[in-house]
Amino acid sequence: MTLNISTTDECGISDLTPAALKLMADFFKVLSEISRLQIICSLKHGSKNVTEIIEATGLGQANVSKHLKVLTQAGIVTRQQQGVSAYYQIVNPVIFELCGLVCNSLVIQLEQQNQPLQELTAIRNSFTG
Amino acid sequence: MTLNISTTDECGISDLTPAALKLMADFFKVLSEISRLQIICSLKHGSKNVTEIIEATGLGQANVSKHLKVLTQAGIVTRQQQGVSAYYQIVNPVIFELCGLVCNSLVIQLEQQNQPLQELTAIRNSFTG
DNA sequence: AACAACTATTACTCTGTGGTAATATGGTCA
DNA sequence: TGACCATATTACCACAGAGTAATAGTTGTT
Repeated sequence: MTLNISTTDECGISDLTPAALKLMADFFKVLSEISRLQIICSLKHGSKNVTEIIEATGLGQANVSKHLKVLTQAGIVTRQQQGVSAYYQIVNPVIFELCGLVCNSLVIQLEQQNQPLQELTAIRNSFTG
Repeated sequence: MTLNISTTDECGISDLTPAALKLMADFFKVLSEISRLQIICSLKHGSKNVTEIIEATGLGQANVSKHLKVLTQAGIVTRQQQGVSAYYQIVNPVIFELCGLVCNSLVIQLEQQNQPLQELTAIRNSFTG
């Protein structure tokens, strides 16, 4: 996928209200927990019900349920009831591009520090293919 | 700027160690605070010293100093001493692409909910031009 | 209806961290 | 050296949120 993003900018920080910045910060906050990233990754290949997510991540049931509520309220996943199960799926795959972008930055950053990065290269590949 | 990011994926969540996920989560955590986003925005057009950042953001001195330490340790900004002042600048402008990407997602999301988004459109413009 | 399976909620503890006042450090100039 | 400015650090409080056990609610089955 190709993204066209310019870096030119006519507006200043003074144009940005605290409310608008809070929306951005809150979004990043949702992605700032390992458990939620695990859940997001587990939904990379399609929807899963809660039990499947629990198995894929190894997290506790109540914990997963709480994180799924956060992800749902953030508009990152949607919930669909099917019989006795609740299936969750990623709303906008752009979330994976985001993670890939971050992984790229981290890989470059660690390369410049001559640090081992096998793990991070693996995670980047898992996001960006 | 053009980014080429594929969404194909051969790896699974099982390939991602907790340590690798923690790197990602920690990076997002740095961006999950309004104050730090304010500081990042204030450095959009070039380097600033601490006093200038304080004026631009309206934050307290000790607070700014603490956030700058976090941003520096995260590799997002660098510090350069000039006389009695310390000048900070963004290391990798890709951070603004990241913010722009998030803003786009949030704008689309709010549009689908028919919510007012003037503020967010403004913030998006400030990141993506 | 009674039971079983799945998911959500509640109540609680504990850790992490943002903001701030006070203080320390370091560079500059008279 | 001493005074002054800019920045960093420390100690503290307050609050948010992650994890968990227990419980409640909901759907399907016999």
